[in-house]
Amino acid sequence: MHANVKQNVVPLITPGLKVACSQCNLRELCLPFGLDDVDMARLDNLIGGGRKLKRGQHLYRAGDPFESIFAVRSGFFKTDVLTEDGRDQVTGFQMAGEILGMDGISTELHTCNAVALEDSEVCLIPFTELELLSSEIHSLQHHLHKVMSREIVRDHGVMMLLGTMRAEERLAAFLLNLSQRFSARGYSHTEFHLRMTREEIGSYLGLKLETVSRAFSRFQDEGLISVQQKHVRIIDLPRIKSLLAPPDGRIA
Amino acid sequence: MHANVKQNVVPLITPGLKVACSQCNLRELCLPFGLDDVDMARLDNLIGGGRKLKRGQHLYRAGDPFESIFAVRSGFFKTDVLTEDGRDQVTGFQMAGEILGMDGISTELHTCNAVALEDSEVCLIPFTELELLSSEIHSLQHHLHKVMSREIVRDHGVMMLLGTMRAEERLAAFLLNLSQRFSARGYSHTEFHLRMTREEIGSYLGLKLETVSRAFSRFQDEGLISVQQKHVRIIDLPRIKSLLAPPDGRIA
DNA sequence: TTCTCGCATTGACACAGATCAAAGGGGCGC
DNA sequence: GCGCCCCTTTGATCTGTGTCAATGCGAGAA
Repeated sequence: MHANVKQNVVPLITPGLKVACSQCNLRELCLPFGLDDVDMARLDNLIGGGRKLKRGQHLYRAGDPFESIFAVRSGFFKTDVLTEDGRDQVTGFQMAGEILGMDGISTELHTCNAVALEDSEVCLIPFTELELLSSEIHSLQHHLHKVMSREIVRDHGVMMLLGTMRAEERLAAFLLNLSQRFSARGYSHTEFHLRMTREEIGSYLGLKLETVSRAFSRFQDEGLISVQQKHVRIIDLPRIKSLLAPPDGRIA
Repeated sequence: MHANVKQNVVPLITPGLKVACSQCNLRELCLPFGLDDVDMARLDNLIGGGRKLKRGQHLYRAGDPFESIFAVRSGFFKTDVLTEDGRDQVTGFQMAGEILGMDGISTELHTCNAVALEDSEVCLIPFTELELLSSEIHSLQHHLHKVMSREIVRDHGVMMLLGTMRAEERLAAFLLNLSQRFSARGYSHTEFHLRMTREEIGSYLGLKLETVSRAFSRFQDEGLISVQQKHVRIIDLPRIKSLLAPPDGRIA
């Protein structure tokens, strides 16, 4: 919180950190997806470098001028929006291979905050240059559109969650989502470390932290998970999935 | 390319309906924004035609193959997602000049339903061809990205609404949003006809229809609006705006 | 190591909004 | 133009989650 940052606005770029897309084990999840070697080299060429962030550090803040999007190389982020009247809504959690910052394209200003929840590294992708290159490489252009579209679809899922689900359903959906994403990155899908606090989970799920905590405890009591602070182990995945069916079992 | 299968899911295109972008009074709101005459003619050229929909008709359904995005020429739409377990969430209401269908880019399938809430007309914009053209016209490419980004930002706003606001705040935000959008289209910002039911408003706002109805009544009792069925007149806009500040008046 | 502060857990109670129920009223199809 | 049915309104009650409060645990700092 009281980070003794020398410059807290200007991104500190670490050119030495740069890793070629072609050497990156995330390339199948990230922007280079589907590019051949030649085109990947061209993408490599425009990536401005990397940036390391300590836990708690902001990658960008609402109001910052938009210049780049970011690919998470390692670590874990949250994005949140806050209104002038003090409301705070976590809009997402991002892990390796996911893209951050697309909210800034529309107004040339970032509209949310992105904060590292653990020590993290990102790749900077200057957006103007990305547009230029994507007009030359059709598969890159199309993949960029898919990434943006996926973000829209993801947001619709969150709206569904916030609009229609009860507290335990929300938490179940959240855990299943994390499980699936960790799994896609080669980590265990039954055991993982939460990088965010109960309050941040609550903000994301539209619940108060106490409600989140109670739901965790209830899940543990029922033998669905074992949870100790931020460590979670999924015990009964099928039954967690079944929580997402409505209580009366009605079908569409 | 034209493996034309005739079944009832195929959009019925009405070529005669086509209106040139350059002649369209929505061009400043819509995709052609910022294009010069020559480029606008090229965009005109790819727009496949128009389609008319009757009230209640689907423009597309979840699962339909994605081929085009749509620009609303006239009328009013809702989009909604429904899960196999019967949940239904309205994700947005779209009016003239707004773009529909970008959810389908990521999987090549539409992920939500789009329904006309009154007799409406749309322009079909074949997406593959739009990508091709946008790689040649930089301002078109950039504007498309802005439109997609704006959708992401809008969704964040809805997440904020669903995650942090109380019923009357949600309705106030909804009315202000409609007011602003009608106003941007040259209609009165204080008097308009709601095209959707209380249930659809409720689904969008994460509330039950009775709660929406009660909130309307309360607003009327307090002299903020006058409402009779679907007709709404904004009486005290400043006080409606002030509802969006939190009750305790705390500041960030 | 020990201290400390932020984070998490748990309980008691309050309340906003959901649910259940009933009665018009108006728009749309015929 | 008429009639039906869906939409809307309003009331009474229930309940899930918020709020307030107190205690406890553990990670990180010195």
